Amino acid sequence: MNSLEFDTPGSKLKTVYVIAGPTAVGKTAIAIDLAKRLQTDIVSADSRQCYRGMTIGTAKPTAAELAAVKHYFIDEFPATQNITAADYEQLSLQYVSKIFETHQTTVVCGGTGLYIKALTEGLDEMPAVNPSIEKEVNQLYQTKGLLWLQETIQEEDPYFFAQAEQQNPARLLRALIFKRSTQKSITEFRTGIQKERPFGVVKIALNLPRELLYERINKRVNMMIEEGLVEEVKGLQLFKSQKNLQTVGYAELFDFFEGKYSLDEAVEKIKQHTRNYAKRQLTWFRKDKDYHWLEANDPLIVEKILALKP
RNA sequence: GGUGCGGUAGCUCAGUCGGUAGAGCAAAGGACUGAAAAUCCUUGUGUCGGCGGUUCGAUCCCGCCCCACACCA
Repeated sequence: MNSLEFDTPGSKLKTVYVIAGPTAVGKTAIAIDLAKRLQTDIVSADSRQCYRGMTIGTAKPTAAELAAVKHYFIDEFPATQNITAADYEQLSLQYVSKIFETHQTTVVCGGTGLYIKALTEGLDEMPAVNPSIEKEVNQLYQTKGLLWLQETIQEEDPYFFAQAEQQNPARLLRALIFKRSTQKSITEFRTGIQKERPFGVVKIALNLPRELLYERINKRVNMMIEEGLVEEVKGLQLFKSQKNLQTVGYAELFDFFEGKYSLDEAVEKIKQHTRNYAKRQLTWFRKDKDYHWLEANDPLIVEKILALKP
């Protein structure tokens, strides 16, 4: 890892303002207002907006917004490239480091809680897995199913299995791929130790009354359809099996193209799945007691954010 | 107007040979360390259409009424 020396030891003059919250709550506009006030740049913390071509469905900042404030981690990678939370830790530290060369503050805006955690607290360092083993194990799971996965991981990494979410294929797959790649249990690397960062952090979580938030989600999905989401997704059909395209707004339209349901049904599913996603985001941010909760429609919100200290 | 079939959870419906009811979906809550817009876990919310009758006891049986659908006129 690169060493980051933004300040003299012991002092943390530099500050990262994190603007988080559920999807469609209004993070983008508030982050831009804040960045303008602070005359600084924005680092996105959104696991999907970094991909080119996924634009309407991920509610990226508009061209005008991107022109008004410099954004990092937007449109930076092709949709075929998988960026992980660990990649994000490295990347975001680089962005922040660069911004701090010329600014005292920076704004991080996004709804991907794990990515924000990666930036502000760090993830445990782990050896990389072997891509061919990864591919092989994923294929075995596809053909042999969950029971095979459970039995295999129980045999090859019983310590992990004992404490694992045994019905959760994503976690079991990761552990098995890790074990076969490194000959070690992933549990050995999970220390959960928070890393020191050479900057202060102010975490803000935006929220709205549930009913209002859901109304905004429904309206925004309608708008995405009007703006041409169907065409955008059609253009990505070749990549539909990729992890990056397992995304609300994309998966449902792929199903529509396959005739699984009508466009109207697909749109309803997108709305519903977006609401479900927003709820999961709220659960994540609620658990982290560092967040200051603010109403997204508070007209004095920027002043209130600036009054907060790391 | 007549006949038939229905009216049970937010929705679709099951069920109780009479002892106040349960599935799926939705919803709510939670978890989360290289897929995180992913993935997984937990939870049943109800004048069983209304009013009467029979009964120790009715969502279930009987009568009337209301509503929906289908067919006949």
